[in-house]
Amino acid sequence: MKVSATAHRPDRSRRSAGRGGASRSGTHRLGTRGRPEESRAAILKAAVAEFAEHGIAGARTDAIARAAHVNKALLYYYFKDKDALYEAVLDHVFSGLRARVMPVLESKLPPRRKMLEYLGAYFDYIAANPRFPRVVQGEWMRSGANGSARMQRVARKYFRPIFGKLAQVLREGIEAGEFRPVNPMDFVPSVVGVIIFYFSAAPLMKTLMKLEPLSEKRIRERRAFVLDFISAALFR
Amino acid sequence: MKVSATAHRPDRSRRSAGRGGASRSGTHRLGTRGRPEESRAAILKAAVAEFAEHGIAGARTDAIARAAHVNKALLYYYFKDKDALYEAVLDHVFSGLRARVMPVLESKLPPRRKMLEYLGAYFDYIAANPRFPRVVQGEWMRSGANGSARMQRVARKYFRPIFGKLAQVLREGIEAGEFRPVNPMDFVPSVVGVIIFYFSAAPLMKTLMKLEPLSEKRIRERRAFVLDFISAALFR
DNA sequence: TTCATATAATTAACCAGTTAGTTAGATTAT
DNA sequence: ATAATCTAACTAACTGGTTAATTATATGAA
Repeated sequence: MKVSATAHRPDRSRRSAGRGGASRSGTHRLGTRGRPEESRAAILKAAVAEFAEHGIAGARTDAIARAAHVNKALLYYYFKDKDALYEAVLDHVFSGLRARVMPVLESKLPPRRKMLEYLGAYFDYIAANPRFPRVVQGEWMRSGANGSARMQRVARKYFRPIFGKLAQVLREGIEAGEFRPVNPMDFVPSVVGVIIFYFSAAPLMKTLMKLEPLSEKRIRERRAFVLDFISAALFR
Repeated sequence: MKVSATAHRPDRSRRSAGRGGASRSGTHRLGTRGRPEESRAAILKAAVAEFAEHGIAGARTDAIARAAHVNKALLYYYFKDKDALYEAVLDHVFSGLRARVMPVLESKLPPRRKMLEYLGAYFDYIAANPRFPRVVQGEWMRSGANGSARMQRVARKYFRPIFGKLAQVLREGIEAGEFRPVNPMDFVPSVVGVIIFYFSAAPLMKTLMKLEPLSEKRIRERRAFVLDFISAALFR
């Protein structure tokens, strides 16, 4: 065993990184059949759905391949193993969040405005991708061994910078007397909880209430509530 | 095959349910070796830990048996299958919560006091059992097929009554002008999110901050924050 | 008191189905 | 041709669940 050649190629994203004189013409993709980037994207998308629905252990690689209309071996061509695929999903989810949220936090808005913009941006990102919380929820709690390592990487890469900026906004707002004094270590996870939890619990709520919790109208109401709720809790 | 007798006995808890004229004397347990109730309890406890750590699909029945110092077959003697064991865990968790929280909601306290008592009781229950959120989180999102059925039962049995009482408190408080007007469908899940999320995220926070998020001191601070945060958001 | 019997509690060993991951080859654009 | 892209079929390992036997306890008839 362990003789194999098909070693996984980690860096799939580069397109025409002219390595060694081979490619010269302006054509931008070599030796390709079908649409490889699309295959990869389809796999990732299917993985998001599958991981969201069943969690990491419950997710079936066969199901992902089937949903992506792709042979299972292709998963292992693009991703080292199931774990790496899950990490790719995490990166996808959180890089999207960061892209949406960091510009706001780095803007020159006054604290109060900035906080509201942040909350809105965060909410909108999740509302546009209601599956994302479910992909993550199942994993950021496990402290044991490997799970921890995986999430720690994500945490350091995405959470830390966001948390840092957010703590700074809080400091400024408190100093300016606009915010009530709060510990970021308490405030930040509370906000995340308020925003995320509603979407995690939506399937369940649907069975209890008569209202569809993810209808457009409801989501608008929910957005207004969240902003108001946190405003009332934070602003003086 | 299928000749066997050892069919799973669902109702383990009854002790001296004198069935048919056979037993008459007051003796309460027959043909018993070891401490069966203890075995069952050990299994349940181990299951809580295992399900919390790995989720339902990731949990290993072998690991549960090992942790409970019990042969694996004994799991299936006390519980029909892995799924039934998980349901038993859910019942354990939520019946504990209900026991802790319903008396408060059924008391005669004025709305404001009652809400604060409720929040405190809820928080304390979770703080005393920080694993519980993790046991549940992984499951109440999956709407697909079986997962839904399982959680719907729990939802109807435990959530609905609590939600109902809570909605009533809100109505009264709002009517009395003590509370700001909020939709229970928004307020309730927000509160749950704020309380629960901190504990779910604790393992991760531990790796980011230097502070131990579950230290006694920190938990006291957190409790105060949660009550204050929600008070500020709800009370006029 | 004692011994046969029923029954509850427990276990070692096993099995069948599932699943992550592999392999050897096919297909296609250049 | 050749490297990139893709696939059907396979396998090694794992895991939920079963089985048949075993041990301990209580019961009650002799």
